[in-house]
Amino acid sequence: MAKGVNKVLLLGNVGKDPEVRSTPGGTLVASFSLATADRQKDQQGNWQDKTEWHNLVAFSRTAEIIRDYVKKGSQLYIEGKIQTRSWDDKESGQKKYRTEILINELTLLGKPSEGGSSGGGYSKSNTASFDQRTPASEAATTYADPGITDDDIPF
Amino acid sequence: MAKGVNKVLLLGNVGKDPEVRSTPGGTLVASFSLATADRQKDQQGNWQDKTEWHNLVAFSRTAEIIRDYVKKGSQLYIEGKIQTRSWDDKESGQKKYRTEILINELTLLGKPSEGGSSGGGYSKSNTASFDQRTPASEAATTYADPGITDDDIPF
Amino acid sequence: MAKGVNKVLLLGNVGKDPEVRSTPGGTLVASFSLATADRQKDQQGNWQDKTEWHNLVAFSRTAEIIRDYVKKGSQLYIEGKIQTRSWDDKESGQKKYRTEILINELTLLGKPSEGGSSGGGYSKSNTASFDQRTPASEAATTYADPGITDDDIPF
Amino acid sequence: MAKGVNKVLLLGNVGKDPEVRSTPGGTLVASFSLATADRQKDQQGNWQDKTEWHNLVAFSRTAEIIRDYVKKGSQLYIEGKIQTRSWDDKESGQKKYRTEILINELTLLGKPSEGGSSGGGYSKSNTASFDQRTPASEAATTYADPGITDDDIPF
DNA sequence: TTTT
DNA sequence: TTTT
Repeated sequence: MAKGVNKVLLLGNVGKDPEVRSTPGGTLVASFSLATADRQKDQQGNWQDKTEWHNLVAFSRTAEIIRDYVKKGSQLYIEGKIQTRSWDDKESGQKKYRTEILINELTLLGKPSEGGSSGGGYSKSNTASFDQRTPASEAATTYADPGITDDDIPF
Repeated sequence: MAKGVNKVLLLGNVGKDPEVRSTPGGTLVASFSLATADRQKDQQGNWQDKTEWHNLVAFSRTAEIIRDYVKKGSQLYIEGKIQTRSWDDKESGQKKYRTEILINELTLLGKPSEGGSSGGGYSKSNTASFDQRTPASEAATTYADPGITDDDIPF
Repeated sequence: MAKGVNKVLLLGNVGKDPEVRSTPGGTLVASFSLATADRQKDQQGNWQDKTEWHNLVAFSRTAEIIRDYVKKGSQLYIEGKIQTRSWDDKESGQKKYRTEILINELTLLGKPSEGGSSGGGYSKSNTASFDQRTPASEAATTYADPGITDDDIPF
Repeated sequence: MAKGVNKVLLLGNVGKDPEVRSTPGGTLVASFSLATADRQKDQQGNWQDKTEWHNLVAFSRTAEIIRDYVKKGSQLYIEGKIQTRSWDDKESGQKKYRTEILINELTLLGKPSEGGSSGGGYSKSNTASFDQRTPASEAATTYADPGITDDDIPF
């Protein structure tokens, strides 16, 4: 019986091809950023698109599915939980935080079509409005995030 | 019509009395931390309690309800969305990030009983007193978070 | 402040073109059935696809969006609440029940491509595995559901 | 990987003590009704409380928890999925439907205090006694629901 | 920093 | 049928 609830539901597009690696202990880990688009009114009352970037991470079987089926531009629905890791930045001595969504369930909704491919698939224009300026995963580098270790794997 | 989904559901306990203030533009803002408890197996296979802390923020009418009814220890169910704000840290010159849950809906579930009170149950007077001891958003100060300005208010 | 939670999240495909009409009071109403696909193990331990049909209903602005953009085969994500209406069946004198999902939010994910269309869009095969045996909205007829009146509109 | 999404989140109060039984195949089944309270505006624009009743069902380990801890009046948060079972009514020959929420996760939030108890609060003994007065699934009988058989168990 |  |  759960003691609390910590649930996240996201539907959006993948910013870059996922990074997939193994922990020293042999657990597969996939991580990527996901953009969720939102419309909201600005201070002048006009509708504005706003993109929120999320850091996602998955382990084991889910990481395999991501490795095999998810790529830049993929449209995904995911359920997961919020986790914030913290560490001491060696350079500045400051405490750093990184909030991630640990994926529990994943539904693949669409992928952008191959380069010049004609036939079926999803038209490229689906993903055209998808800007790529500063993907959230960039932040990891900036941060000197020590990365995920086996201690971070919650099972 | 929404273009994506960015939804968070949390059920847990409030860590400290909420901080409530107004933006220069006059919008009421409430912020506090919420702990969600989870049971998970550790590497030895034993069940461990794990607490995840979340930074929550609410505006206007929801902020009023929080000011009037929510305090340290309150058990809440909330729905909201994830937002990550970023700014340049003046001291280190580094880019800093703070992930928050913007509350859309709130259900008040219970409050802990008064200090030494015997009978137990939920004392109504708990919600009348509104003390401001150590605001949950203290952490923000620690990393020189410039705080919420009118530009951060998404409506 | 909400007193309880009654929330439904569905992602699936529309069974038939939506029915759109107005109440005597002039409120636009859209209704349609949505199939959600699930994989689960049967008693022999084999993975089986199972389709669950849901009765969906929307009013006013959301009904307009449905009228204009949703059709048979559309892939949708919706959020809503569960409502069960009941009435006395005139023929049998029995009490009848009909459970519906009242849509609050809707995200359009994809539509099947036009008849023989070649170019972009979504390949027809996406929707081929989508069986149509007994769409849930059929049930309304069987039931002698008296239909939605202005009294059923919750606002 | 899920192919669709069918998720329900409810927070409310249990209407009657749960009915707990075993299928012929030996699987434990618990069923009960849950009331979710909602405030909404009526046609005169006044806020009205409205209660929605849901039929809930759980199997195996979750059914055990319900048997041991849930009773009339308990406040619960649950996650589950919508399922509609149908059968032919022997008397009228009509097709009957019953929509239920299959519980995946359950969080126990509170129980009402003992009858004439003074102190208030949640008495531990509340959960020890397990009376079976008027099972919530009585309604099923009324409409000749054949009940759950091993074929209805989705695993 | 909460709660059981 | 619950609860506040």
